[in-house]
Amino acid sequence: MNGKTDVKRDNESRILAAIRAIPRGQIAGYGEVARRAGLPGRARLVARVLRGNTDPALPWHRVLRSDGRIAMAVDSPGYLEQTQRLRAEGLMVVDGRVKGVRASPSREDVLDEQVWGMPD
DNA sequence: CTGATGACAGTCC
DNA sequence: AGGACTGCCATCA
Repeated sequence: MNGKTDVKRDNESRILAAIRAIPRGQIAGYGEVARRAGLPGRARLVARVLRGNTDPALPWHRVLRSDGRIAMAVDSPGYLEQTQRLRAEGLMVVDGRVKGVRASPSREDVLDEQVWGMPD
């Protein structure tokens, strides 16, 4: 029977779980979430799940791009909402970019600390 | 089946 | 700092 469907649902579950595991006031990159979900390199899967997500309790706003910028289009409705939600959690958001997160791939140390606090 | 798309990421220049 | 290119893979036309 369809083992594929089960796998897909399982992947989604893990991704959702990883997102829910992001502490309030903290953020994570798509790749980071994917890795935490046991799906390294599947950042796009995370994006796919978020796009199809219906759970209002899901802290989707804590998921940003690897460069610390909001993933959605600037003219998109979700862009503004994500900005406001992040600010509501005490984060500084300037021009669609969260202050305190690496803006360039030259220093990856910051993100790890900002996100989960510490590796496994 | 092929090709394009996408709430992405990493590397190279 | 920013653009071009590649990798990944589910979904759609």
